[in-house]
Amino acid sequence: MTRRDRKAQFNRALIELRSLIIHGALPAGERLTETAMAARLDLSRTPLRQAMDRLVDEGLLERIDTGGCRVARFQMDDLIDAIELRGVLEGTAARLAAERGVVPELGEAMKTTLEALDRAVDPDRFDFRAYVTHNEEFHDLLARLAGSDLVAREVARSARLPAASPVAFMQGQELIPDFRVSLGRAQHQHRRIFEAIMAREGARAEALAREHARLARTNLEYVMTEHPNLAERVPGLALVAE
Amino acid sequence: MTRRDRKAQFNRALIELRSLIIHGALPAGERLTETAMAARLDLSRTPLRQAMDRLVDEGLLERIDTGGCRVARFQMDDLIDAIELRGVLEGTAARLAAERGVVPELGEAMKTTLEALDRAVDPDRFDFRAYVTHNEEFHDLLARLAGSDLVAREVARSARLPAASPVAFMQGQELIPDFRVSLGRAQHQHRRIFEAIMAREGARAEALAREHARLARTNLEYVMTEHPNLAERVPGLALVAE
DNA sequence: GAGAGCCTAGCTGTATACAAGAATCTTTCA
DNA sequence: TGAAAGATTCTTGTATACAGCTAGGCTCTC
Repeated sequence: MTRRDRKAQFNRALIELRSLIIHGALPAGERLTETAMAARLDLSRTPLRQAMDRLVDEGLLERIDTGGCRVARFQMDDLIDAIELRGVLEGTAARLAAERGVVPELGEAMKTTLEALDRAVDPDRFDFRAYVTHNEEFHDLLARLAGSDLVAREVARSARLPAASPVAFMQGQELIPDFRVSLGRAQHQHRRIFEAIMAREGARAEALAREHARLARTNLEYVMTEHPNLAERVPGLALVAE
Repeated sequence: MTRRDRKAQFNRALIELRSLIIHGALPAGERLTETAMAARLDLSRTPLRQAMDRLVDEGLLERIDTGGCRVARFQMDDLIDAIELRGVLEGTAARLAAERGVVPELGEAMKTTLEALDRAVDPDRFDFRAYVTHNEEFHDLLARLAGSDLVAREVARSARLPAASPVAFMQGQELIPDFRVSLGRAQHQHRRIFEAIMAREGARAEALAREHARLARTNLEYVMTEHPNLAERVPGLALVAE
């Protein structure tokens, strides 16, 4: 709380509206009128409108030609593409970090994070909450490792689509078989990615990071074929048509 | 003019403000106040504010902690990163088109465009304006060739930073030595990229598209080292520090 | 009963009013 | 003379008013 709550209404609108969409409270394809939604969230049209603009940019809302918005309707293909793009961009961040060298303090932070993840996936003291926290840390650090603000920003952007984010399937853990084993494999990949970066092996780092993102696709496809009725437990999957 | 001019004020604000920034009429680092700029462009704060939000998203403006915006200050590195990202994303579009197959009508359109580009770079009837038009067409089609709206959108987005766009250095043609020869080489690359895609050679298509984007970097580095004082003739380069 | 046209209600885009915070300048006190 | 505090002005964030366009329904006519 270092700063005052500037744009308090805007932030509230953004968070609440995004949450409504992601959790499926607003049916995909439904038209949203600014006045009605402003009344529902108890704020004026001005900040709500800004929030809607932002959500259009995030891809959760679509503009209607005649004016106004509706909730975006996703196909499986869209999520697969979103995950693919995240893999590509994280791969680029990894490759550039390898080619250009790692910002020292971020490299140290990465070591610490990886050790924390090692502890979290240790079968003797498995700690799911710690894994979630440090996994997010890993992906955040990876995006910034090459020291390029632009790259970091675009990687973060690619993870904004909820189901494409590296943390998307953490909530649906009970749906994934051998979940603990799968986290262990993911952590093994984290280690290899960092190893490749520090060894200046750009191509390897890029390929590994892409493959790592593929985990999300595997989980997505598993949930949608095996537990389609439970899919709405994973944030963002409620939007997927069929 | 199929549709009415909805959001006329917003569009005007966006275009005029972007133009002011790109052409260096607003010094990098200068703070922009909404009221002053609204008065200058002769519209109200509401659409201007939306336009500023958009330009922040495009990276041309930066938010100030205390509220308000200032013109972004670019380093060479930022432009190099932006070009790198465009290459990566166009490469992904090319790879996915190769892997998944090409949407037939877009493939046909691409053939037509490539033939038009062949004619444009033919030394006997060299046509610069035609080249610019069809080059833009090529990049637009490439982004959409895999049939994924998401991929197309993100590729387009990566070209929004003016100096990173595939058309950035067309305006500065007189600065680039052997400009015609260089366009011929670019067209050769266009042909090879499409060839790889149609042959389903994903890795080759990706690598070629990345290398193609590198042309922009070469031009950028050439102009900045050889003609730094003329750099402002290329849209967007006026913003680069030093 | 169906279709077309008109009217009304509502929504969006834009302008503007208003309040609270930030910055700057001035004034006062040590 | 310098520093601190207060006041004034400017700026942003938010609310709201207004006008033009859209859409949907209702009525009238064939």
